[in-house]
Amino acid sequence: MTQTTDTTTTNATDTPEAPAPGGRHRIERYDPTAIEPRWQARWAELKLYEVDLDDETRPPYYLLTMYPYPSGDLHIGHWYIKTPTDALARFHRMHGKNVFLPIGFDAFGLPAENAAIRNNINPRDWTNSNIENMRRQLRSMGATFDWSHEVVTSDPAYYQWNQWFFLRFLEAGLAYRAKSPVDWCPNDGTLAREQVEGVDRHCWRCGARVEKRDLEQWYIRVTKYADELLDFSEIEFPDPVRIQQTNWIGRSEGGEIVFETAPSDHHPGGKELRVFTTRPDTLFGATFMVLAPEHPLVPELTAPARKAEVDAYVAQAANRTEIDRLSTEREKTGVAIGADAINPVNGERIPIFVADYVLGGYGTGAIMAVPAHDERDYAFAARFGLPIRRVVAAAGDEGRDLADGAYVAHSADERLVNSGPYTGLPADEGGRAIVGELEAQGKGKAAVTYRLRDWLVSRQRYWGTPIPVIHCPTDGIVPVPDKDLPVLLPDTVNYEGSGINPLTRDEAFLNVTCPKCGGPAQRETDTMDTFMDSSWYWYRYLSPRETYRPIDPELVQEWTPVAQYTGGAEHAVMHLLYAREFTKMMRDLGLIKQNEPWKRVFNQGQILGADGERMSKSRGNVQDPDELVQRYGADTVRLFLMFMGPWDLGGPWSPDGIGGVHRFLNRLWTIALDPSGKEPGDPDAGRLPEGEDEAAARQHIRGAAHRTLKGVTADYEAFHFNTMIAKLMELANVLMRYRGSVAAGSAEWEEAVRMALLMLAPAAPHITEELWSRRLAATGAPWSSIHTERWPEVDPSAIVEATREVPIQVNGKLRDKVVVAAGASQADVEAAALASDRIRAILAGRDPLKVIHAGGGRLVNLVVREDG
RNA sequence: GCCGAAGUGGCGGAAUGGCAGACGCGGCGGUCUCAAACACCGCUGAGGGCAACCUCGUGUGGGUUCGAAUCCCACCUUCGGUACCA
Repeated sequence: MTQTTDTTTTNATDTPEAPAPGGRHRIERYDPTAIEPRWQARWAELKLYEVDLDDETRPPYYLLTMYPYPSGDLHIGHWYIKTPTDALARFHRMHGKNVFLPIGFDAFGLPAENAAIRNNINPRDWTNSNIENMRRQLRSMGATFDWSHEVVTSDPAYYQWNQWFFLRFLEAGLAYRAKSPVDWCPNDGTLAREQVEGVDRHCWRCGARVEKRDLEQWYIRVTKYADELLDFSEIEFPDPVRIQQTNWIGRSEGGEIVFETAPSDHHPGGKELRVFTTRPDTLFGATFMVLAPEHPLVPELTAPARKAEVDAYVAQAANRTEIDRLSTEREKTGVAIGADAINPVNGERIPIFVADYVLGGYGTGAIMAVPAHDERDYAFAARFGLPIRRVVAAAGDEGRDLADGAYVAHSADERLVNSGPYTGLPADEGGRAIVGELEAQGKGKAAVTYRLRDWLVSRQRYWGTPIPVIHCPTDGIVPVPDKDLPVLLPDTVNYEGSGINPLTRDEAFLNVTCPKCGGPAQRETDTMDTFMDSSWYWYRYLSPRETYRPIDPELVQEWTPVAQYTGGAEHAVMHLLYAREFTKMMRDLGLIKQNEPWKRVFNQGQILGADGERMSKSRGNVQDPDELVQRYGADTVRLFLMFMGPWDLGGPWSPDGIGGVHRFLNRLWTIALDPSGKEPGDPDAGRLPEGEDEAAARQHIRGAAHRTLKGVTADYEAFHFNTMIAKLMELANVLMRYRGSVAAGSAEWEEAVRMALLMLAPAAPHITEELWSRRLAATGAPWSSIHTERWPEVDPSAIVEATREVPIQVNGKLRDKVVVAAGASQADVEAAALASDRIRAILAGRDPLKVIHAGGGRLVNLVVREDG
């Protein structure tokens, strides 16, 4: 591999110099600014981190970090995200794996456009200059990204394949067009949720009142994969991600039941109203029905006398957010439409309402309301004085009234009451019987509903992948032929000071000839959701420059599913779900064989500004890594970010404590280059700890090194970087204790220093490379990079100890500790405990009722009374 | 609101059923120095006690257990997501 005998870049120092005044050795100081750029240049020159994807001598290991959005708010958070992933890449390389750690940029999206509108610049220029700066900063970390496989999504070489995939989905019936409401500003067009401000819902830019507007938009049929997406057997997710995705998909089993409208003055009746319910067993308790304001039958069924009020309510509901509508805290609202429905099981007439707590997009957009057994229905019934009829009760609970709320509990002994012929049946069985009977009459069936909705991929924006279809007055929607791809995003863009998609005004882009009939036609002006870009980029990393196909199936087969994906917890649902679904669609198109994109996912936390808010330039809470790197060096910054706390936690940024990490590296420097030096500040300097001879000291050092190795290895594997560094600090403290003593410089000492450097190499690559090089040079050995070394192995015999300390509790409270031989039996430990003066005093002559030996001899608890 | 997560010294955190506070910051004291800085050594949860030690203590209130920061129930606060931020 990358071995050379060249030693010109390092100096063989470490020759003892004359003691400085005060008896201190004068060794060259640790100066990261001198070391780091030199090694970075050297690694780049050796192409140490460019992967050979076809290397079959080592097992492949694909390590993927979520590609960054080039926001322009370049901050310490990016380092926080990337540093541990880089350390893992180095760790796995030291275990003999062929590691692929690519990087790229998620370059399309709203912020570029916001900046463009505000500052009247081109989103492409804004994005590209941010990418330039970010590349430089990411390189200054000393990270081992393989830049030769970089992907930038706003490059036509990438986004043309978004278009290609879209056309395949269209052919396969996986993409379709339907109406969908958007937040609409008369001046700025479609608004994202973050662009709608205040309780009065006004536009972020012009302040105009935001309304809802229905637009024809493109969808991907995610719901087709709902059940498969609920199967996590081939993907290792953190539990919270799996749970959130499961809840997001929200599979509900129940029944679809057909009500009919009752005849009335304004309406002949007999119109079918389908409802979905998870509780068909409560059908006899339905005392009214609720339609979503969007329900298509609302206008038709509304009585003329009620029309004005219903229309007003529907208009008002359209401008409410879903979060607001579903809030269980807000008082329920709704209006009667002046028509009734007929309950199919008992022929009862029940009134129909519209209310915004029922959503048009879920189930059938209509519900049967059972106030006795649903809290939302109960709240509505209570507000409007509607009857509440109990139809399910636990044994012995039938008589209890429901004055204080709905009865929704589920217990095994529930039975139906007030339910005609079904009365007395267990609730579950009754529900199935009711659905079965209705199904026989053609008035219902068992049904499954999902909360998950199809993926709306249309964006009324400029800075994204153009959707490759053409609207022809003759032929309707015509896909752009493959040979005409990519549909290029025009480079000239004129926002005219408004957020309305400039593509809609770009005549050159807009006007085309129909590929089918040759007549005049117009391009689609919607662009794609950037989640489309981010749903397959790791496949493209493997062959980023291929011009004739999106992916290289052989490399994809060899390298994916990705071994480890790391990224922010904020992506737990949407990105991680859409990307899984995209892989399944690619599979069904025959492009790949994988069922899941990644084997394992880890979510790291997010670094916030010192104020606890997300870091952004506009908030002025951004910490720039450059100034810290200048002051302390990249290794200190890397280490500090890993040491701050658990990686999955994140939290507000504070540089407090970075000095401690820097001091640790200084101590490591001292230990590695000046083992025999003595600190005048230490009264015990150069002396062994009391009661230890040289042999014991050397054994102590060796034991510490191997115990550290065992813990550090486990910590890397478990992503516990903070405790990994703490353990290395402890080892450095042990070595510092022996510095200047007879044990310093012994074989055990040298082994411990060597191991410490290897263990720290993934996290602090520059200083370890420098010290490694100097030690090689000092022994006259040829240079080779520490980063091509193998990870050391634990010698179990080094860790064995002759005695162990056992804490002794009385009634669960720590009272004493006894030292016993390592192999002592439970009886021996118990005898030692009972022999302790302190324990005897506390027991005061009482015999323990019970003696608990916990954790394989780790602790003893003497119980002298049961109430402890 | 709903879904998910977190809450431990002055601060970041460690310990995920068994010694609460590893490691680090800050603080206090010391060594070195003409002096300062650096570096190094020691102490540092709260209360009580001359001391040995004792009591209390992991957001709040309950519970399970020989034993709870850790498990269960209820609540409070903060953070992430909530389908056009990425």
